[in-house]
Amino acid sequence: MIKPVTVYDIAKEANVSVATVSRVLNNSAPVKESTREKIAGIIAKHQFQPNALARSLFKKETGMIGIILPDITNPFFPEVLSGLDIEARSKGYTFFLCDSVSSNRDFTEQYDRETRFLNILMEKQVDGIVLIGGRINLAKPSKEMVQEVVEAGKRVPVLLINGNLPGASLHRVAVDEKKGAELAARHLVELGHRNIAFIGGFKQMSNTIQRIQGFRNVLRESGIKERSDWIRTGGFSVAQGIELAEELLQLPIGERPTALQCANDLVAIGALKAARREGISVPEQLSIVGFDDIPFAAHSIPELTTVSLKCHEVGRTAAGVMDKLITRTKVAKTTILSPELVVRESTAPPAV
Amino acid sequence: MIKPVTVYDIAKEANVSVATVSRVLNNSAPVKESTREKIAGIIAKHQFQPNALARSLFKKETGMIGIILPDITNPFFPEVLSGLDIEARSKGYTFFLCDSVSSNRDFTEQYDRETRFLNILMEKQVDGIVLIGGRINLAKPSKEMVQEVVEAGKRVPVLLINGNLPGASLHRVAVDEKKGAELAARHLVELGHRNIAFIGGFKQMSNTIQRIQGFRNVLRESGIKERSDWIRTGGFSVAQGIELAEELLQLPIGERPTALQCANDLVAIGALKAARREGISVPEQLSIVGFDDIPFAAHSIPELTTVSLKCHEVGRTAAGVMDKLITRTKVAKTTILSPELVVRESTAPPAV
DNA sequence: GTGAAAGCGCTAACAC
DNA sequence: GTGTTAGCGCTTTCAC
Repeated sequence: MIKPVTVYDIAKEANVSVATVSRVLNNSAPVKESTREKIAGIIAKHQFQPNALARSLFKKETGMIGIILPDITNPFFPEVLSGLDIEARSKGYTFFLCDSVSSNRDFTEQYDRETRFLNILMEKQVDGIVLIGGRINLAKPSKEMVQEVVEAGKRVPVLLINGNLPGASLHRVAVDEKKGAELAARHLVELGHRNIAFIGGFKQMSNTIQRIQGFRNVLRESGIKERSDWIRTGGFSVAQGIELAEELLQLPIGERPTALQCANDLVAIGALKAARREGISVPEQLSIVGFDDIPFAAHSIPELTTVSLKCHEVGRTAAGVMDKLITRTKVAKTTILSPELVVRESTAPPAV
Repeated sequence: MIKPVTVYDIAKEANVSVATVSRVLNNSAPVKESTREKIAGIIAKHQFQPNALARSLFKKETGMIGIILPDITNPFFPEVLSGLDIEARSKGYTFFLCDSVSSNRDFTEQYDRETRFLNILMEKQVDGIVLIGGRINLAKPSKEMVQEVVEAGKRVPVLLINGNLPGASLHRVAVDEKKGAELAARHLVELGHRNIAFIGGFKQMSNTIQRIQGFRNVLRESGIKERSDWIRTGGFSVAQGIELAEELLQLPIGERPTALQCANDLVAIGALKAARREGISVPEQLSIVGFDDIPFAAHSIPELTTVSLKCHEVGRTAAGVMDKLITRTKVAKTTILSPELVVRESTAPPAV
């Protein structure tokens, strides 16, 4: 590795002081054109790159935004990340990515990792931290889990995406999930379904609770009797979707649901697979609605009717809010976006 | 925001010098048990977090690995990222993510962004840079594109994943793509197909060239006549897959391919959709093979036969190599992994 | 076992 | 317009 060049080296070679070098580097004060050119030439010649560590140490800003998410492999996250990135990049920020996923799907381990990441990010002096997924989706996070984030929030701007921490009063950007679930359920009801089940998610998570709440609201207002055994949680993965759907679809034809509302698109894709395995055609014999609208929702066969969480827009919005937080511009504490029903091919009126 | 606590604050409160505080922070020298405890107590009380910027400035290491990739939204990348992350994390590294995607699919813009990211990462003093996708997949990158990376490589360890830069002689971890394509083609030939087309990819990219090369090798050795109009490139997306497949599938039944080898899984999924649109059943009337083995390959209907690029393993391996590079341990310049054919449901003997 | 002091590479007063 | 200098917060010789 080559020995790094510093402002001093440049200054010496140009017969000027480091201050002048710094001035041309940052355009922070007028410099005589001829010396500026000389310095610029030397900088270019050595391909000099100022040490951002030193600069940040002094300026107390790094231009880095830390982001803690639970699993980059879940397509939902890259989608919002991408929105965040595009918007934040235009404002000069770069990203510090922390994936708290645990190899063995152990939540405790995941939350521990979140804590560690929170600390690492603060030590690295990021300008802001955004949290998405993980503990902020817990309906009843422990006191410490909340406290840690609150403490972090005292030192650096913290923004929560699609989640919350009861009693923490942090800035948030979120999509109204209950409303999203209502959209989905209402669509099913309007198609004529009366035997609808909800599958997927984790019942200890607030996102799941809200989605189920929306679902039940619509059933109730439609005068459909509730069946607690038709609300089955267990996970957000395709594998879980297959399993949960199978349980329901193996019931005799008259006694099984004619429509499945899923906690997310992954589960819906699992349901699609389960239906196929059972020889049930979608949407003719079974309607399926997803949630999130990840890209693959449009690519499955049949294409998934789903609720768009506008991942990209959420990301962009979050980046905007974060920037305001960092620059101490006034922003609303909570920004709620509206979900949207996307009707594609996986839903139809029930078979008669 | 709270005023940050420094080692000086801790030192003063403990009536010791900053040196001692630093010693307990890093366990870098023996400290009397009683004073250690006192200091630890004060640190805990203030939730003191040492400023990593200052530390790194001195130590000349940041524990950060920069990663430049072309589009986090393409599921292939999160997959290898995840492998990288898990492995690198266990060694104490964290990630700096740079997504060079351009909103308008403009490659020039993308390469420019790569250049900018390369510089940003060096300024931030990352311990290493890994490049995946983008310019390193170009068959004929410009002199400058190569030179920039070579220059970076003189200042900080650079690792290329699944690509190369002619004449650059950088460390690489890659999967043998030509062999992968041969695996796929051979599978099709062994099933009895003689009318096979290749779709997808960009013909200016080395990964595409290699995949086509492997494909043609097998056709040739199987005595199948080549049809240059049955090799169609144009992109790596689902949309492109649909388009390219449509063109071929609209040919009259005797004159169209009985099997499609795709440049990647996304294109294969597009092909699946095109087939369905044309009322052609897969695999009965048309076999389709993908490439990469992204998670969704196993989730499509029918499940995709594909070539596994072992994304996760590639990531883990890369993390290992990067660590060695950083710690100046000897490592092979090139690590080649073997792809694997994964036979699922989208391939079958041709209809008679 | 502990402290004083130098220095990592940069920026920004403050002088001139 | 330009130079001098004092930090930013940390680690680490080198004394004691």
